[in-house]
Amino acid sequence: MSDAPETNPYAPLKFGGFREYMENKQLKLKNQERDLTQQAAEEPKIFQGLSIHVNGYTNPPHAELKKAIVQRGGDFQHYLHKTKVTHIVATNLTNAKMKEFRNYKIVTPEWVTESIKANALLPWTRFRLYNSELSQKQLLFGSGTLERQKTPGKVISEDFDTSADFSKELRDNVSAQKSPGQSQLHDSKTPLLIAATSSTDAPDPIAQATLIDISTNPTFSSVETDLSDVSNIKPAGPSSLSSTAQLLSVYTTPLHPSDLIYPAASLSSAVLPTVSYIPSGSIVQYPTTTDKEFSLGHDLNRTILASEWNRQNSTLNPEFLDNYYRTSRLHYLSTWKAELKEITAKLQLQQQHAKKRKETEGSEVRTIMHVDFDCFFASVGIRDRPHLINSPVAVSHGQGTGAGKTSSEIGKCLRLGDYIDDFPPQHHAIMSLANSDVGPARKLCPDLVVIPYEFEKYRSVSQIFYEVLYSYADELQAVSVDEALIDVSSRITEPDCGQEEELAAAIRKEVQQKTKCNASIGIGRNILVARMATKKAKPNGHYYCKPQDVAGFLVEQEVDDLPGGIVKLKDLLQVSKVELQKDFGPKTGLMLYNFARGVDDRTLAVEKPRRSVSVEVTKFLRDLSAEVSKRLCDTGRKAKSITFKMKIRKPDAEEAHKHLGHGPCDNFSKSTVLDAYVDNPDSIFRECLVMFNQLGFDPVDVRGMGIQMQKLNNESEKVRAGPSTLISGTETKLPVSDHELSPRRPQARNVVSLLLQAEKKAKNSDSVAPLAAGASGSAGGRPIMEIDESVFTELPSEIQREIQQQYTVQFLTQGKIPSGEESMALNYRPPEFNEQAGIKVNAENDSIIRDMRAEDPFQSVQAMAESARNQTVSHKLEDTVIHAHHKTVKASPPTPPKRPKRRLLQDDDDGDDIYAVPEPVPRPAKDVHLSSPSASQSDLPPWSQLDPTALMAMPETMRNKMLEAYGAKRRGRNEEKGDGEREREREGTAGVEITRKEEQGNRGRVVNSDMLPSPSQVLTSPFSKSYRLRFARKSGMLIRDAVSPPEDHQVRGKL
DNA sequence: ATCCTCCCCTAC
DNA sequence: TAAGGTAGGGGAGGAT
Repeated sequence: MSDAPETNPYAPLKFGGFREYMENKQLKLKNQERDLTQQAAEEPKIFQGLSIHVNGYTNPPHAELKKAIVQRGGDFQHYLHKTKVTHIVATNLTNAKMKEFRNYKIVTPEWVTESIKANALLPWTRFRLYNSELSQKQLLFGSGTLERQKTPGKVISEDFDTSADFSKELRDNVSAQKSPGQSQLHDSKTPLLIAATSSTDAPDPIAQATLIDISTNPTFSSVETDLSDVSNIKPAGPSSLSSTAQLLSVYTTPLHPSDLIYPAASLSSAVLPTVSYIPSGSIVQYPTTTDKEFSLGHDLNRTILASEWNRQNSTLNPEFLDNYYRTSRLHYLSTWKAELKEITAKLQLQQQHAKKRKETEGSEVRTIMHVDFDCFFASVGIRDRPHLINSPVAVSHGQGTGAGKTSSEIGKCLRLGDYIDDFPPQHHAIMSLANSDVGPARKLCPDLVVIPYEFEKYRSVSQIFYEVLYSYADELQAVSVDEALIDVSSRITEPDCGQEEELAAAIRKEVQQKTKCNASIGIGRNILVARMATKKAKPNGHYYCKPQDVAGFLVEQEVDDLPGGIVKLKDLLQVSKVELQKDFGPKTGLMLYNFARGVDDRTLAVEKPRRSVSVEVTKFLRDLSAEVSKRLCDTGRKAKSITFKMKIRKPDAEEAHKHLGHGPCDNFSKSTVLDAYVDNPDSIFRECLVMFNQLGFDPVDVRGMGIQMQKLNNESEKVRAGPSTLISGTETKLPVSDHELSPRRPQARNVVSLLLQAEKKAKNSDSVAPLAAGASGSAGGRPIMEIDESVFTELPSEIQREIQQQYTVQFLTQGKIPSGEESMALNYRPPEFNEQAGIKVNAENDSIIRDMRAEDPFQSVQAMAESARNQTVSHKLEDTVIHAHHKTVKASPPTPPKRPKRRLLQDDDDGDDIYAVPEPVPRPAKDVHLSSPSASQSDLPPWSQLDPTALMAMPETMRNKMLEAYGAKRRGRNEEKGDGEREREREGTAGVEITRKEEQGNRGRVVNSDMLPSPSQVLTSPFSKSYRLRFARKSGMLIRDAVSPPEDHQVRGKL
């Protein structure tokens, strides 16, 4: 681990020396390997003599396999040296690769992990990846190997090392260490520095030293539970099922392993199932293999699913969400922050005695420190890679050393991680590339070293960091995993005489000693100043901005990013408070006014109880429901407000070929207030499904969905129940726990009915009955699909057949009430449901729509969407309608002068708060047919655009329908022509709504009142971009850019 | 006035 | 293969 290996491959390279670069890279890699080997001299050399190449994404990750292999004598080949390589380790291989590697010994990672466990080289044939189609099936479905898809190999996982079980360790230490006043770190040996490259060291320090009692921390409980999965190092076995998977299994008919959709047969030719998530009660059926002419749906699905990657990353894979989150840095950021806040809240509670803030505090001089690691992720990475100490480092997914990847490929798919912009000045070149692709960054900076995220390490370091801070702080406010605000007023007895700096130095030193990472500290009399000072303190320094310096310091702060010019803060001083408040709103205006003067009387946040729990992924409803539910349960709360959000591809957005990118999107959301607290996924899912349908977008355009739960139930209850509840997080994790709501309800399927009964009795009790009674039929194991015969017969025969395979089809006549779960899931709605109010609405619907259209375009859009959706009721196949919704929405008339009046929508509603579903509105089917969109959005996206995951999120009928439509489009067939009015409308107004929003994404955004900066940002970064934009615009201070009309509505109208 | 709902927007 | 997640503040506008 010396930082000067003999060959000096670490010396910076000149531009263009690609070959040299590659050679050096190889050298570096070999050096790393040597290091690894030395660290593990005692490991049995079971892979001696083998030359192993790891291809593609694996679990455990590439890096860990490498470490394991190298440490055990294996030769690790980063590139596929056709002559050298003896074994290829892979979890998935595309067809092409399968062919290409045909002559190698292709094994799953279990070969490595199991061999390690066995301490002997196991025969590779036992771990053959895809033997033949037959054996593949066995492999996939056979005992034990099914679990291969899960998280085997955790044995050697560094990132998820079992000892990283933060919460458990903490809890174990809780009782022993209650005094928060003292750092308890000393007894831990903090072996972080050197040892960290060995696979199991990192978490140690944390384990030993904690003064934080998290025993009552729900988040931790959940974490613990999650990790416990991971810590189950058995590579296979039911117990390794992820909690998410378990959750899901409740709602997804638990599939028999043999039903699991990992497409059995060969990658290319298997006929793949069309369904991923099956409404409960239904059964997965494979289309008959003999059928040569696939339906369009199958056709498309098959194509999509032919990609191994797609399969892995769709809901087909029960572990999808887990995997996703496991590697999402943003998710970690959120999670950590929540954890830290919870902890802080606890501490704040229990410390009232121990370290009380001076009661006189109000009048006293405060000293606030803002402590922030320098490029945290990178620092941690470098810490354990001392040879990189002088290299530019980017943190990113994928090692950047990717097997066989050219740098351009890397550039396409990898992004620089966080914090690169904190990198030392000599690497400013890359700074500008922060958050851009690695490829370009590499070009600019050939010696750029890309290291992977190491989330567990960050967490460990953060833990220590917080402990140190806490030992100094009167109060602490968690900002993020690598950043915190501390109030150290009580330690400053003589202000402005150097104590502040001394203290900061001491803190930084201790942080550095214990974490081996540098932190910088900004000091000020208030939060604002402290935060601003931090910038100046970096890197690896501290800076106290004394009161007398504040003015001068702030005044010169630059505000960049302003289109057309640079504005300094002093400009802000010229604007009156009244003006600011007029332009920005009372609070924000005042804040800006004060901030510009360095005035900030905020105290460190007393952590308030969490007010919401949400999930947002660029995918799926059902998973999301389960996930929020889980989190809700984990935090021991229920909620009665659900907001459902959708990201919809902008009409003219190009296809995001970044596979999971969502490209330019418009956001839509809708919320529903329930009458009772809810936490079970089923309820959540249903509510969201309703909203999903109400929003009525074309599934093809869906790029993301999110669910947020608000109006959480009582905190105090939870706090009181504290320890026990939280410790037993595992129990509360159980997805179905609305019991208080309706304790008698045993079946998930009845949730809705019971909810209705429980909640609606006062209002619409009559309407409840039919629904409640509508116990879904499932005949012979298959759910009943009630469908209008004419609709059914119009379907392509393939789809008909598929439906028949999956459902017991019952034909309906118009107006007949569909019932049961399938109906619900598909948002069918029995007319009776809203009988009274509904009828009225139905009758008036058209005129209402017209009226609203006149008033408020957006509203009318929604109303139209509603009406379109309601067609479902008459046509029993809501999928048909989805497209129409889409059209309708797109057809929104010119920018609304006001925000959408959602209330009105609800008023139009039957007043049914539970579902907030508008009345069924009979409309002729033709209105809602899939008319091909015009110009900008006309054609359905290329296949690649279809996000298979979003696709899978659809109820299968919807999906099929969509696929059908899609196929139809592809064939160049044309729309069924929409009715003239609608068409006209759409064209006349197309994109207005979108335009409005587009502005936000573009530079014109300033003018939109929606762009009003969220004052929340002021709290932390008062002069961030939108503020600046907005401010500049409003106060006429835009320097270069000519300012458009100051009036919001004017501007908006213009837009 | 003061609340609430529905967004939007931000930081990390 | 990548991993654009989330909690919270507040403006706008309506309800009370």
